[in-house]
Amino acid sequence: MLSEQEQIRRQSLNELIRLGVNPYPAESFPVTATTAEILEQYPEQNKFEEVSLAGRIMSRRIMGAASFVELQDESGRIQCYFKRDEICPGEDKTMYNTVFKRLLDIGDIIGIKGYVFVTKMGETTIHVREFRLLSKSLRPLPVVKEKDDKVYDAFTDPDQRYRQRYVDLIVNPQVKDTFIKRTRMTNSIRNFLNEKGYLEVETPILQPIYGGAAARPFKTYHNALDMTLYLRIANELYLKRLIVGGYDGVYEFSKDFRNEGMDRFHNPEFTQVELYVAYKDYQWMMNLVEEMVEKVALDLHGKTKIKVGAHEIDFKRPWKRFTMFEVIRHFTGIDISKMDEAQLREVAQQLEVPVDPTMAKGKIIDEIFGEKCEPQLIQPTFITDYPIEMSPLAKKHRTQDGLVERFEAIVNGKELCNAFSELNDPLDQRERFEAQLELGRRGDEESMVLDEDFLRALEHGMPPTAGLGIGIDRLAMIMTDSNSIQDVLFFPHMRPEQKKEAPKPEDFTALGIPAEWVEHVINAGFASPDDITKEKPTKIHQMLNGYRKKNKLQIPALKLEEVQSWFETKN
RNA sequence: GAUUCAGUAGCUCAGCUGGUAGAGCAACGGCCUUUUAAGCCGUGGGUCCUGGGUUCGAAUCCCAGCUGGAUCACCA
Repeated sequence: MLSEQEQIRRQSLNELIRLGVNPYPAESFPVTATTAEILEQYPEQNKFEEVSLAGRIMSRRIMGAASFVELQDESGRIQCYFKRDEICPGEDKTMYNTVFKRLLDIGDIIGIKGYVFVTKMGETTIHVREFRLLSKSLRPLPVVKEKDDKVYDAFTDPDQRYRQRYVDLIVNPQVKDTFIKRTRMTNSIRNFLNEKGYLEVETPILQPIYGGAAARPFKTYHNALDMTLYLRIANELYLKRLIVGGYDGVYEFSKDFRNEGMDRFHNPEFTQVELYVAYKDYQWMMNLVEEMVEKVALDLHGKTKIKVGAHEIDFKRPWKRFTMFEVIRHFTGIDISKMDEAQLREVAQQLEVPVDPTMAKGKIIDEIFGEKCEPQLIQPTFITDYPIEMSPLAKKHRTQDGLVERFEAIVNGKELCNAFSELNDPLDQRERFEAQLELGRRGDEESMVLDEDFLRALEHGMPPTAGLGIGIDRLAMIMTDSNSIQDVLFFPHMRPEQKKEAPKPEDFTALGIPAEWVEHVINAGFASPDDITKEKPTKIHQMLNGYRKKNKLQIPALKLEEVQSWFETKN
């Protein structure tokens, strides 16, 4: 059932057609200026004496024979002035009185031609000489009003904003801005990496063995090959194969998929940039990260200090650097650098950090860090030299036993990137995989699987390489001061809407529809008996037999009399 | 997955200890030729998320479910 306003708009649509106005014309409409250009450049340059632009009607103030309309295009909004005798110079005032005043609505997309002037109240406005309907809108838009920077009746319901992002983008200009910033951010990173001479590549999303990170995957199935495939949780092992192949710098903006919980920092699919550079180490990579993120801040904001929530974060180089042991000592006063697993368990207990028996030494350290240190690191900080157990793809530390050459950058209490001097010793790598398999046997569902082909690649020899993964969504949240990952993803994952209740087969059999047909009637798109009886019997007869033929159903075709009997059962 | 809060007109929200559902904007009909959260007069619009229960009577109380938010757990 359509709402009253939707019904009225459909009536208006029919009325327009009756008046010879095509509500969805095919021809292109010439656009010679954007609202932003006009607002910026008028009246300094005397050049908007003949403009043609298009956009969506966002508000209307009708005053009899004259009206003001706010028109919104991609760049912003501008006020337009419609005057009856100008729109309709002759006797026939239909175009203004009927088409414009009665049949157009907020949300309709129109094209206008006219000239720019300034009203008595000082607002730059387009004096419209003619207009053309370009697309009729059949649904009412939320009407958001604004005065003195105060917003009234803002469209805020998160459920609707995320499910109907198009509406969100239409009525909430800041949202559009956020996503423009996100794209500028990825452009900035891409330019930076391209200027360094690294090659942007694409690697498989469907992987027979998921690897490169510790996470649970999404599983899917390939029919032709009759095999299980996984959506990638990372692309690390593929990019390293390319380093083996002889590219010295490769990167990929990678949509990765992890089958885990969702919250304001996690979406099942998310974006990372991974970068691998041959003949470099993690110290070198730290410098690159600083340089790159500082540049991103400058490109987006023109400065390195950025407001994020209640904090001001400064990305100016150099960032603070701590080793994992240093930072734990700094925040807890405890030096864990010489401790074994049992001692670490004791420390965890003492610090009230929850640990469980499946956790090995590295995981316990990670828990202590995550609980006691990470949330306190607001300004960009590098944490280096992680325990070997939790970094099966990183190279052993050049001087410290039991550690690897790895760093993470922490910003605003969250991990922003993860990087290491990559492990290129194939024998060591095999042992690390085997240690992971052992963790898996202990019950760790996120332990890594052994990838023989990756080991084969390493056995051919991979140059010493520095590798990096940066969470693009996280960086976008920081750079746009967004509180939730949903605010930097156009279409965050949501549970499906279920407006209609599932069709009940009994309802159809009650109508007299043969049992063997009911399933197909439902599949053909009829959700309730009413969906059938509101049509003509002849049409239903044709549709269902057409469906039978198309799907080669092994059941007898319907006779028209049979279909007609359903309608009589109804009455 | 757990806890908790919310779901009422197209949108934003009121609706107290149970007693026939309200406002602003939007819509519809008038008036209004430089208004701007335009204004003035009038009108219509509801599965009160869904399903049960208690009750003479439920938007309101109870139970279950659905969807979303926040927090927690897993994780980036």
